[in-house]
Amino acid sequence: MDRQQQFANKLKTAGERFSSPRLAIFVGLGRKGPISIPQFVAEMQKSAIDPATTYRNIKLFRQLNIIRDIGTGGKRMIELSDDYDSHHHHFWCRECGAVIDFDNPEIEALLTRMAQGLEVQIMSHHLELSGRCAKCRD
Amino acid sequence: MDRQQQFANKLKTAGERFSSPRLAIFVGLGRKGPISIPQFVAEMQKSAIDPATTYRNIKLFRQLNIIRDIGTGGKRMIELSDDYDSHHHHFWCRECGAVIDFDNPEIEALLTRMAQGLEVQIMSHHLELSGRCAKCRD
DNA sequence: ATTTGTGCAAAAGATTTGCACTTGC
DNA sequence: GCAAGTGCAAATCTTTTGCACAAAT
Repeated sequence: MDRQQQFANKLKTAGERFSSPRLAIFVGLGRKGPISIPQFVAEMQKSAIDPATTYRNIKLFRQLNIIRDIGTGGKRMIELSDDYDSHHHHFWCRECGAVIDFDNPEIEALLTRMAQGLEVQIMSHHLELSGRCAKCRD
Repeated sequence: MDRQQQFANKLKTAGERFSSPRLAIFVGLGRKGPISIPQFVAEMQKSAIDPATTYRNIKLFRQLNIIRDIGTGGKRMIELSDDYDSHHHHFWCRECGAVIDFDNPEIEALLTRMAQGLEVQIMSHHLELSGRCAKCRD
């Protein structure tokens, strides 16, 4: 099932309406990777989507788990959740601010194993590394 | 070396001054665990510390790696960094919002091992889990 | 037809800045 | 004494809200 279809279904299932601003916001998120909220709001405004609408839908999408928040380096960012993008983690460079996506099967395996037999039920995980990227390392 | 001494040294080494608002902010952070910035600003204001001062020092402390930001559940929060508090990760309950600290030696071992031989230099890591806590799980 | 979503404008909240004064070194 | 930090007030930026209209089911 393609992403947009999946998105449309999610809204329907949740009893929410499908609208063209909502689609535009969803598509915009897919294009942008991690982006700060104000930046994204400005971006959407270029496509004639009102800030109020963007804010309202960011909140809705968060509830529906369509997006997730990441906190890379003191900056709050949003991106599509694992349901709409491949699962990954983030490395962030303290010098230049670059953000690098990564994934590692060993980590996934360990976390899956760890999740067994816990009192809490784990629904998602996100690992954030920081340091210096290859370039800034010297 | 006790925490406050370590804090004082850090400021000195960085060529920054030690002042009583700075100490109060540092101590306040230690008392509060993860807290949102506006909440913390309000908290400090009760101790007669101006919002501008609190904001300026949050920024400074972030640069000096005295605090770190965590993004628990779409809420930006701050807490003392590992240098001033024991290293730990976070689980956050999507239902009730509770935040639980945890640590796991296997994860640490894996990450340490993984950090060897990467092109990037890893300076810190933070794992954030979310799901449902024991109570909300039913 | 009814209910929900959107845009606009205004309000509220969070954060930053300029400047005179105080404090740390 | 000099440079850096603080408080206050104002400015700016971000986010939320009320309401009339438009769009979705």
